[in-house]
Amino acid sequence: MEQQEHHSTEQDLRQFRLNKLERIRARGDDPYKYAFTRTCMIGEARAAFEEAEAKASDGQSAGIPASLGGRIVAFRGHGKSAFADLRDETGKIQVFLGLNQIGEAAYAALDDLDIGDFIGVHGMVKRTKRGEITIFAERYEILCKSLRALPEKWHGLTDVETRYRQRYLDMAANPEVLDIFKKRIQLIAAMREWLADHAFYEVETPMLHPIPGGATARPFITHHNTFDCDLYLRIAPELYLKKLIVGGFDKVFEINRCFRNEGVDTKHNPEFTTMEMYEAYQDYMGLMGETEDMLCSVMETVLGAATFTYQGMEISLARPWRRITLHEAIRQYAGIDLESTHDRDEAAKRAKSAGVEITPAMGYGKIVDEVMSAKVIPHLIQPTFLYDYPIELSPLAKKKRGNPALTERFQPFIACLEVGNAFSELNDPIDQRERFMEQVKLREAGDDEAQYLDEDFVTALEVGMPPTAGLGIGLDRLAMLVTDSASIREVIFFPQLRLV
RNA sequence: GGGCGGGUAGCUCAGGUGGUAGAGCAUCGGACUUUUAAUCCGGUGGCCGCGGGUUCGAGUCCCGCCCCGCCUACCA
Repeated sequence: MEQQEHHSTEQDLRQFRLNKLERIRARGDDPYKYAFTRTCMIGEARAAFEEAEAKASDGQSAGIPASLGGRIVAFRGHGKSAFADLRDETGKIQVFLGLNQIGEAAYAALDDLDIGDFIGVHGMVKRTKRGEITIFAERYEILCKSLRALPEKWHGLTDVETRYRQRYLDMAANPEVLDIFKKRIQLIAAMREWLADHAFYEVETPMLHPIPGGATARPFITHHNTFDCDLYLRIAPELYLKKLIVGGFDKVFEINRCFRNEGVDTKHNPEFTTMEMYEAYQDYMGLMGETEDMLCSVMETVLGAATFTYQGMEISLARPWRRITLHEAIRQYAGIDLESTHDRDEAAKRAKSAGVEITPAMGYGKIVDEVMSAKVIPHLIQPTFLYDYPIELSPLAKKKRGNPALTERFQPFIACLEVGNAFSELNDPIDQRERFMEQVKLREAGDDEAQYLDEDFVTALEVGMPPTAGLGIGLDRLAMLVTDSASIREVIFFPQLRLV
């Protein structure tokens, strides 16, 4: 028995386009060209025409010649003439295709074009009677035949699953998505520029770590065949960057991916991008000022303003940003004091009195962290530096001078989003070893996010690291802020989704 | 992991109390030389997420599973 043929518009549509493809080839044309010389981009052609128009004394312009390439995103046929909308990375322009202008053969060949195809057009850029800037084609050529339908012209593509799984469709159907990613690119470029201006060297350190260090997080595990050993995708570049300071670099930074084998939600993707910078002879207070300077600089570059709206919140980057110690913020927003006690049970009692859920497994540091998350962070709408964190939360930070219960650490918050983490780097190898041993105890007690002892890092500190301040910035979150994106998936080209 | 919502044509979405599966856009055929969500006429197109069950009959009701989103818990 023959299998019943499964009909669908998708298959029919593809077959129609394959037929057109064959017709193009049959008349000796190549539906997949090798190159096309454009005189300019579409956005530039529009701008150039408007400039020429403004200069023309009578308000009329003869038009300017151009060769433009792009994807056909709309087509309106009128019998013996037709209009197409052509789009490239910089914008969209209308194309007028008249039978008398391009000739009978070329006009007939329009039948083999579809929305989604790429074409190149030679002609004059002018305005139509209706005022639309249009390139009046003298000739055109097909550059790439599309075999699949683009999503609908009016509603675009809204199904978020398809948008993320097939981002190319999302971008092709929803040009504003390109703008979001352009902003992300601009943001990172601006940050590189700020760092270069401040004499930081950009470096690259390993992604494959024998010991996952520099943060508290569960790692991805992989295997090296030749060495027959397990390796971990890095959870942070921190320890390697500090080894570079030990070696003799004074100012370094790295912008690249980190990987954490943890939950996925609107603020977390398993792989994410950070900027980490280290500056010798600097401490956390000095770095706080630099952080403010850098974040204002790069965000204002992208935003073109010192204020912006994030998810309905009006945010002002006006300096100076608010600075408040973590313990003071807890007193202010939770109405309890966790600084005057270090007893775990007393701290738990006070946290519960403030309405924070506490489990028996939580130690003092974790309790402070919980209260901060539940009671403090939701109030940090305007840019704020929280600083002076309990030593239990910060195994790589120097003790605060004059108060060994605290560390010299700060975190910038904007619109209730934690965008970074910084401290005076712990450079006392004896202290660092003790802190690692504390982490090892936590790990042995069942905390699988506790940090590992990294002997080579301690050895490096014994060789000697000058006083150093370090900062990490979550670039995806910064991109969310400047693009007003509610989900981290909107600012990552290909966010992680379950395999299907 | 838990709670809520969702999955119907290529896309965007409708489908009261179970009774032959719908629209717009796209697509195909026809008309049209200044349209721009072009217009007009005609047509094609469906494993209704997957698998069970109840029923004479299930897109609809019940159970299980898969995927997505939001909220929630933990890491940035």
